[in-house]
Amino acid sequence: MDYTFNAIEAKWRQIWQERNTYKVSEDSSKPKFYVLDMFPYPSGAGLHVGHPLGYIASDIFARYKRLKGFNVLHPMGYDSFGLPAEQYAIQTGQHPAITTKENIARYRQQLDLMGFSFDWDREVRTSDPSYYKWTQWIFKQLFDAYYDLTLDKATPIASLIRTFEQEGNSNTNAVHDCEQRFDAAAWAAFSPEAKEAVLQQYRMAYLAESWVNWCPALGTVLANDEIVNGVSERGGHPVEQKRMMQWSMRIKAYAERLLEGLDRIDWTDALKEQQRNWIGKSKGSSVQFAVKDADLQIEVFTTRPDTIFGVSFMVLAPEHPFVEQICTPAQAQEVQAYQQQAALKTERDRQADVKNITGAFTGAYALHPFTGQEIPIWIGDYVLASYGTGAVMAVPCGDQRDYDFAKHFNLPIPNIFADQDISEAAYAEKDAVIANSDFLDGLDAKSAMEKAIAAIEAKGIGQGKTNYRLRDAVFSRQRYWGEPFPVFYQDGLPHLVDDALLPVTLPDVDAYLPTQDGEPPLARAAKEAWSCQLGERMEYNTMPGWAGSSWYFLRYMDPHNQEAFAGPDKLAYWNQVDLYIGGSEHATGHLLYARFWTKALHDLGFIHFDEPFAKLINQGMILGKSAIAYIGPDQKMYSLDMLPENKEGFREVRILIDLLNDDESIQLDALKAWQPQYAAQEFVCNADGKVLVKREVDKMSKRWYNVVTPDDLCEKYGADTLRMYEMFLGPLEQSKPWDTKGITGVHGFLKKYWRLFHINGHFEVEDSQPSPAALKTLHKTIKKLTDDLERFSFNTGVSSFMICVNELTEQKCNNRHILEQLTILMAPYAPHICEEIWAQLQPASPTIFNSEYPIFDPSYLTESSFDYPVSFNGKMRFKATLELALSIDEVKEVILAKPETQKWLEGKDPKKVIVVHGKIVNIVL
RNA sequence: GCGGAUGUGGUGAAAUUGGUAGACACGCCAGACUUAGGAUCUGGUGCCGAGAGGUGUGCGGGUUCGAGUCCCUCCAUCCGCACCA
Repeated sequence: MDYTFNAIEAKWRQIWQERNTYKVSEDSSKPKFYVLDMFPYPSGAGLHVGHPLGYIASDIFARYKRLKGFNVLHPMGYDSFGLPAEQYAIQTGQHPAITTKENIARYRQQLDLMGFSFDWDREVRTSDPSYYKWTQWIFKQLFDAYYDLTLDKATPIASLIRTFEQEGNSNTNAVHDCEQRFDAAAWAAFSPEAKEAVLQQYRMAYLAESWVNWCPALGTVLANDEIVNGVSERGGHPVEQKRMMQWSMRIKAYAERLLEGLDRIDWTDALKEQQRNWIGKSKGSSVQFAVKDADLQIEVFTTRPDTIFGVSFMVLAPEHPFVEQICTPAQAQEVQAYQQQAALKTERDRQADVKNITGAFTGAYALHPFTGQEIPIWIGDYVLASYGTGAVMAVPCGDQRDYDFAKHFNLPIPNIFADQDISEAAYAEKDAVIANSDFLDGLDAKSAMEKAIAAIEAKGIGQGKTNYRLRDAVFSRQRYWGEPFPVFYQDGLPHLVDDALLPVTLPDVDAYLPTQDGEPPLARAAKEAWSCQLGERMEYNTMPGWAGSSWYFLRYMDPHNQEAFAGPDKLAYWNQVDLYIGGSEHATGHLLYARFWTKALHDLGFIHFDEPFAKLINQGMILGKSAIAYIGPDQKMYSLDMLPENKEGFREVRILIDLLNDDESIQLDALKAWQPQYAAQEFVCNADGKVLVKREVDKMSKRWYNVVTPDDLCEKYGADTLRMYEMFLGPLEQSKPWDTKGITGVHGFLKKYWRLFHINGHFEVEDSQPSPAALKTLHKTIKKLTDDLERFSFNTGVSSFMICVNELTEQKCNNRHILEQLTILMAPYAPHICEEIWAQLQPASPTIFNSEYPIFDPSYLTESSFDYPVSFNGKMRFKATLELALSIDEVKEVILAKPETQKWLEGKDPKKVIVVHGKIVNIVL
């Protein structure tokens, strides 16, 4: 009987579905284990071979844990709000919900082919009203909360309001942006507008002005991603920095806890480091510089208050609110021109471009707080409005960017470091003794810092302070395809929609574009299109992509609950995600926001854990291999080996990789049929009459024509082969180019495994006592496999199976016990074939996945001797088989007596002989 | 620019704690079988060399009896950088 993988796989997929093999429910008799994948955005291109990589790994692990006796939660869903469906809607008019539904159907079909053990009853879709009802509900909790620093947690805002009513805000200890101080009487006298304006400065979800990339021509805000070379990717229109009223999330309140929590979770150091850097904690001091001849104080934050006597100028961000006020008439034109120029650059461009130093002098001066010296105030785009206070005190001798700016504009560079040469570059190390600094002279950086902060505080112009690079997260989008806010406006004030009216469903609109006057698309909706219509108007913004993905792992625990985002009993049973697998590109987005929401929900008493993902693994990206063809100045397509030395006038075109033969030559007729511009293409073929292409590694993407889908491979080799092959490619965490060449090796392995059970085409196993050799092979494999799985080394796991099957084949092993155990071991990797074999071995058992995982017995592996590698000066020269019972001294003696040893000693006396028992002998000459 | 990662045969890679570099595969070479198959099986395959042997984990240095692994300098490639998901 042949290994008819297509029939076997289709059969078992159906049986699993009929028998609900992967349905899971709470079961207190078993330990639980929660294995989660980052859910995909269902794009129009379908799944490519890169998507399943992490899913295969998590599926293997989930099945392994199940065999180990755990009650495993392993769900899947879709992050189904997002820009691509909206762009498609803009182009075609098709409602994003339809596009999304179609894409999900395609994804599901492809996921099913791979034989994953997902419990599909628990599927969630972020764009489903029954799901985003609870996203809206969570937003409401955050709107109704503030961060209490005394309790060190998010707290209902009602208690803050009570405090305001009783005593005002002088003694409140909360995270806020409120400059205003008021007592109880003043609070009572505030208008509702004034009260709300104050509360907005405390709420976890609040309205405030933020900097955005505004594209006037498109009437919309753009992501940095959508801006190429300073203009919009779509249409090529200019983009400018603009301040707009936006919803934000007060994630900064959690900066310290987000840092501290990293110590309690099992993530890679690299990922933790990325989050730490993103949060960017730094200690230093705020300092106010008075502006000369103006009643203004410029506040800066510095990590180096010890260098305050090195300040020779100040730089404000071009957008700093003071610029207009302080700019002298003589400089106004230059400053305005510079502001306009800076507004056209994105933040990233501004940070990345250090070669072009630009800036403008405002004509104004600040006064040094200690020397009273006049300090010129400049503006420069290396200072960002959205970071810190949007202003820096420039210490050119101690900071390279300040140094470069000073050199470029010929500003003074006073040296405040004893014995440091700053003629070529700034000295940024903190180990120099401070000089030329009045009361800081002679101090090291640390003492100088303390003394400077004390002096700053004594003067009342600032204070020692911890600063975070982390910014509050902008939470509104001027888009259509996202969650509507549960918010309406009355008298210009935002109000929450009552729980009973949730969800506020997405209204239909006539077009998915902003309105003429730049209002978001939802402003187009007719009143009756809204599921509820309150106040003067509903909120027209929608939530960002990260809203729905910040809590979906909770919904899987109780996906059909109508009364709560998840029931307390379910939340208590499933608890944290034990293993989370997904791409590292989410390191500072999703993974930070999800931690933030989890902590907030924890603080408000809805869940009892405050870190969502106990362990996290980043799978690498599978890259595509693009096919590049060359078209010459004569418009002919040249074979790679027919290109002239001088390729001037040649251009590269990417062609669909499906049009290639195995030898990397183009199927010319297929190319002509592929795209009209190639219909009459002429070619310069090589001696074999072929047109060869160059292969180049790129991100796998539709636009590079290098996408490989799992579908064809499943058809050709089967899902089990594809699953094992993707694991065999290399370490899970590593990025690697996709290459189908090696897949035959894995496919051949499965056939070889199949043959272990089939003699002359018939299924046959024998029931005698297994041989010691077979037991040794089996138990070696059990040990290796278990170790590999526990450290998520799936690639070496596959090779261990290969070694095992090779050995058993060589031993002609056909023993039931051995093969049964091997089949259970392999079932997580290749579920279909193993289930099929299992059905033959144990016809009464409904599924192999209720079996018990084999237990390793070391007694089968005990060895009495060891092949000692004998090396001289660290180079291995020969091997000697010795009894392991020999002591180190005995080994030394036997080895030194060997004739081979004498040969390599060349008559010399060894200086030293090192014996590591059971490992190595090294003789030093 | 800032932050993170990665560099080992022709290719994907292995080497888990500092202890035999290249397991397991792909490819290639030679052969067997044959109803000629994208089937199966056997042997070989880092590089140089006829061989003895030499050499070899991005470059250069260091620590060590011993370094792919630890430390330092440099180079190259990839990912993220706040409204893509």
